Amino acid sequence: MKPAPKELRRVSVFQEASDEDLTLLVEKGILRSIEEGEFFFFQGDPAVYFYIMVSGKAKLLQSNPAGQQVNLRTINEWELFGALGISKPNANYPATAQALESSTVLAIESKFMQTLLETRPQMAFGLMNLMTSYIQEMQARYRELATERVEQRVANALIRLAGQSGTKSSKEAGIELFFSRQDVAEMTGSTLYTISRLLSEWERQGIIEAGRERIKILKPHDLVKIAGGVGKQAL
Amino acid sequence: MKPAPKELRRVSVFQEASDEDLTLLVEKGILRSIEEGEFFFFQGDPAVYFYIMVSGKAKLLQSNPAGQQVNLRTINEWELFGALGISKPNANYPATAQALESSTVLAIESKFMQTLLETRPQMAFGLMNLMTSYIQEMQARYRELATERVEQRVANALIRLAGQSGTKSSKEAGIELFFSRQDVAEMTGSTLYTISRLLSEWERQGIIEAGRERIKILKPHDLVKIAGGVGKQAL
DNA sequence: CGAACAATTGATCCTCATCAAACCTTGTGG
DNA sequence: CCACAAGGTTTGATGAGGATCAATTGTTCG
Repeated sequence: MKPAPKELRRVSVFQEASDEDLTLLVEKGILRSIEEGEFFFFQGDPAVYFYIMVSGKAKLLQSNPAGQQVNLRTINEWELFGALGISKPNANYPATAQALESSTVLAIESKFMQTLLETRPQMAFGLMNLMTSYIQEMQARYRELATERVEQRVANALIRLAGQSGTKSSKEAGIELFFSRQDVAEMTGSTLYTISRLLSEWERQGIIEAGRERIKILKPHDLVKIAGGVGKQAL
Repeated sequence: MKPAPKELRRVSVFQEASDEDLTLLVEKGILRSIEEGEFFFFQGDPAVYFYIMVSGKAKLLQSNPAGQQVNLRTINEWELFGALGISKPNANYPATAQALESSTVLAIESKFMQTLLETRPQMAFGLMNLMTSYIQEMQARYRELATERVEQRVANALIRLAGQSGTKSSKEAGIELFFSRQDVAEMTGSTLYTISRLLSEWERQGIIEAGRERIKILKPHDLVKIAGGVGKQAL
């Protein structure tokens, strides 16, 4: 079922769009449903469409020739992805998008969006804002990877995830994340073994509660301290 | 001396701008000259201006609380930098910009650029293109850092630099780069010691010629092979 | 010529990746 | 409803890739 046009306002880029534009976008869009584990597009495919996540979750990943992959970003509901083709007519997706759970997306032709943008500066600014924040996040993660230890990077990743997609179990303070050790490893440039050891240690310290494909943050503040470099030294 | 308006066409974003717009930009812009080693702006400063490099070179870097820094990007002549504030009114620079040699820039208020962009979709697309390519480069470097060995990352960095700022000594094939071991270390997330050892080894193999703050690539093809992972294994 | 700074090189150590094997958890089919 | 299969997780042992430290040697420039 296609989303109601007004629903698109939940997408940051379309926050201030007119009702007519939103209707146009929904009409032009194609609804696609994808099962868990399936792919929206692969790295290198021509970027004909961009996507709006209507329901579900996905991850953007990039792999090197040897097949090792890194997780660039998680896409939550009402987030936009695959949008790099909007400004460049014949671009290719620089990453692969895979569904983390069964998902529904609205696929819209990049070309169509481009014509819209020509007369909607507000939307263009929204898109630039999105790109800007993405650049900033990538820069920060790049620096982390270059200068910080695994411990700190994982702490940072969890904090970031908690902010983006965390489900607050309102009762007992504690933010629950649904990722496997392997997922976290791909997000932090590490291995599932190291992540496993680290999470076990943190569980022993009562900072988190770990389960199968599940991490519950009990003491966010302690994570912040670890992220800041208060690891081994301060003990 | 302010550049002639038409000169600005050398900046990718302004390639297709009208003469009037270029004149306006130059008039609005402030010329700033900065000595080698000095700073254009620091990470965290309010992003009031964006800059066009008129002559000289600079680097964008980010440092962590401990003071370790990573090199995000080198800015060559007629490149634009500090532009993240254009779409967001009250943004702060996410990185520090330092002159690599005595440089002259044209500083233009982000706010002014924003009003211009509202009625210049072509310019907006140009800016998005720039952001897009930057995102792609950061993603690629991030993956490299996460999955590749120092050897491969350094090879990649040199290839990239050769493409961006290489001076071809037309006579004898050989692309000359002017960076210290420390610079390369900051670009690849390594240390000057490791880079020194690596470059010495490559010089022994005749792939490069190394000097003080100078690297001359003699056999680019061999670098490409190393970048592709043909290092220890294939010998 | 000497000071300042870049580069080299050796020795050492530490963080993590890797490999192997066992252990849980979850879902499925008999 | 139990048993088994599949996939996630844990844990130990080992080793490699680089970081770090220290001392020396080049190089450049005032």
